[in-house]
Amino acid sequence: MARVTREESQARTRQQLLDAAAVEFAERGFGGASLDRIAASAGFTRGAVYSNFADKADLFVAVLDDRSRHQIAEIDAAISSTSADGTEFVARLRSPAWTGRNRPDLVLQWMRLNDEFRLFALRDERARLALARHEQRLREFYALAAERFLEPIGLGDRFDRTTLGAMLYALDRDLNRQQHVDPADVPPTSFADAIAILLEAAEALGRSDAGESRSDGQR
Amino acid sequence: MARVTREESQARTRQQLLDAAAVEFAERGFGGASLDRIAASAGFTRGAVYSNFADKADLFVAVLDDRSRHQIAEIDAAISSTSADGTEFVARLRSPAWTGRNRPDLVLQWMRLNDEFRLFALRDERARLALARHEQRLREFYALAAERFLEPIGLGDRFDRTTLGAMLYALDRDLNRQQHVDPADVPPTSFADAIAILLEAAEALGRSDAGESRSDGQR
DNA sequence: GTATCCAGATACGATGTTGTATCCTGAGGG
DNA sequence: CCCTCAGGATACAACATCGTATCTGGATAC
Repeated sequence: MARVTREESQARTRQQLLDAAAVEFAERGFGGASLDRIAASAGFTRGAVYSNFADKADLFVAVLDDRSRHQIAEIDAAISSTSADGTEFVARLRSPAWTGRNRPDLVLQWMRLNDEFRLFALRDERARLALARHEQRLREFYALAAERFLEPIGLGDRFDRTTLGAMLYALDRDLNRQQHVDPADVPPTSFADAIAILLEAAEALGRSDAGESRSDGQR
Repeated sequence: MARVTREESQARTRQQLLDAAAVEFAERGFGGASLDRIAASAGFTRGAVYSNFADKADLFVAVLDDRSRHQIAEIDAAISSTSADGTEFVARLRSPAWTGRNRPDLVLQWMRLNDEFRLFALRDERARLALARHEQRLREFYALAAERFLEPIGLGDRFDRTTLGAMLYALDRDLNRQQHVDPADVPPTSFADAIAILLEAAEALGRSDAGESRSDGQR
């Protein structure tokens, strides 16, 4: 066994509790989750929980904090590696790796956890603030992605950043959710389909704007 | 006191339980809700609950069934009274009556209830089917609304109905949700703002298509 | 007017849960 | 090599909840 300092040991305990809690909260919801099961599943007793977190709500917020960090990192990587070519981008969005068909269980777990936290945030002020911060960053990421496509066609600053970010975020999340509720009616590619529609319309708008300014200039 | 038949009496009891349950589920979530409180708040005891519903889950599904009916009726009315003029429509979407600023408590309650049910539906198969049916109808309504605007500009059958419906539904729901989580960053008019953007782009696409077909015809 | 029936009340058993208060054991420091 | 300290284990108290099993009083039928 490797030497472990006290600090390391506690950090590991904490992380194991967070991981176990994520699964439990995702499966049973905040109300249905049991600290006993969480602790046991992580290989500890409830004592470890109360020694690392103030109470159930505190643990829950900590779980989401933890996951948020991971998600932000992932999205950041995804966005920055985004091609600025529309067709190629949409094709990528349709791939199993992106739609999550490769790891459906994890996707579902994360979705449940997220929804659970959103609900919690509608009731708990502290959680609301944490979620607000998280969603601000996400909107910013989506807004950046949008600009990457709008810029080349001359629509770089035509629309409100926040609105664009909020729209794309809403579409990404809720279309995927709808797909999980009704796979028969909503295909896994629906977000990609939506983006394809938006890109097509945006390109038309770009041409239209360009045409107008050209004719203005001729006058 | 008016004469009430046994049947009427039971129906009234059932409805009172449903109303009380809606409030309790919205406030505390499925797991946190107590059948005892629900019954008491409706002026009965748990006996009445178990005599009208099989168990907690059954009551929950019944509540959502009940509310879904109301919501469908409302949306139906709203859509059918929709003006086909874009500017006027967006203006209407920005009005307090539509954004819910008139009755914020009810809006919040319904949102919580909805989210709670969505979560439940991710775990309970019966609830999932009920929600799937409900959302199919909603997508259809939104698709109808979309067509009403796309038809006049020659884009009536350019896009997939279901995708359009899913998109508008996603935007409506999630933008409003984001607004509740972060009122400082997301204004109550965000859905209207999003629609305004979409309409503008759609009109450009309509003109672009028309231009193409005209030049094709000239050749 | 009486017998029947059932919606809702009451009583009960069985757990499961949270949070606190106390104990123990092994790592850090000298 | 011993003392201290705290991370985590144990024990405990106090409830709250669900679901079932049984009862009852007023409405319905005859």
